[in-house]
Amino acid sequence: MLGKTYPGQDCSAARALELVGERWTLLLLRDAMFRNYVRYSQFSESLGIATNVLARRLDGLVASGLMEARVTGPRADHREYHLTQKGLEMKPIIMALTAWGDKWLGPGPVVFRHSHDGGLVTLEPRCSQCREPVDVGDIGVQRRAVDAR
Amino acid sequence: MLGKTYPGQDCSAARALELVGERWTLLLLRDAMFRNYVRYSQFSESLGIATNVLARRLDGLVASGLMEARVTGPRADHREYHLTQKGLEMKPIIMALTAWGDKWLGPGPVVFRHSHDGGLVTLEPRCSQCREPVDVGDIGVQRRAVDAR
DNA sequence: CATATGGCTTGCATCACGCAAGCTTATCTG
DNA sequence: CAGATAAGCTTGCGTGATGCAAGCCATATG
Repeated sequence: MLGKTYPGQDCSAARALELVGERWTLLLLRDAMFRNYVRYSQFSESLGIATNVLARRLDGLVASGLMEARVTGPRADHREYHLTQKGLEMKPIIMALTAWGDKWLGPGPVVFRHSHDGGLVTLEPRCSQCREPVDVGDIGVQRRAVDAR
Repeated sequence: MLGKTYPGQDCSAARALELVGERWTLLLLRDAMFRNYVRYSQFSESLGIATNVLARRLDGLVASGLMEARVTGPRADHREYHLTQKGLEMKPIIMALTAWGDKWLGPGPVVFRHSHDGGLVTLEPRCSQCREPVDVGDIGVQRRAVDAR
């Protein structure tokens, strides 16, 4: 969203936050991803967000390609907001927030399930070298290797 | 952080966002987690955040138990801000944001490495039933089973 | 024709943020 | 030991984002 940028930050997380870091935005994505909400009124009721802010957020999500607006009826302003693949892949971010909240603030109302077999889905940091789960204390960063661009 | 709450949201992600959802907060955690920053001046230079806001954010992080303030010298206001375990475990959230940004906005400057063997660390949604990685499209939510509380 | 519904826009008050300035207690320099 | 420098703030002020209430428009409904 323009206006809430992080100038001078060469960082993927910061760039992602420029799109979804504003108040309400991640909760809109949560509702779209896990409750399959698509309409303005659904988001409005769910969040109790001011209507002008809601309109701006939805426009922003469409503008940044996380959602797609589909006109469904005779009125151009009665749209359905559907997640794009780009938006859908924000799921792990919501899941990580949820997992942290469940652990440190108390269990929330929902768990994540695999739609194929109903198994619990968790988000694990895993090493591609040793193929083992990695403790958060053992994760560091390194400059990305320079390759042919 | 008080003031930026999401009243009426019974949701772990929303509760987590009440603590870290304000502007700058997640970038402060990023610097603390991956650059090992501990001092006011380090965060200030890194982010170019307004000083009054920085002071409020650090106080907030201490108040919510994500950081711990240690007095190191003769002056009580020269503190080091160290992540607690509670704060450290926010790592997957930053990692998920980074992974998304790397994929959808272009590769950023860093990759995550396992400190034991230098292997690449990724964050995978994985099913505890079939033990396989799960596609984001196949993850749903279900109300948590009620058990003895 | 009156009312209801969905999806807004507008106006206004309030609050958070950005910026510049200044303050305070060390420590460093000549 | 005077003056400069540095770290870590606080204060004041202007601007922009947000919250709230009201109103509007087109369609659907009775």
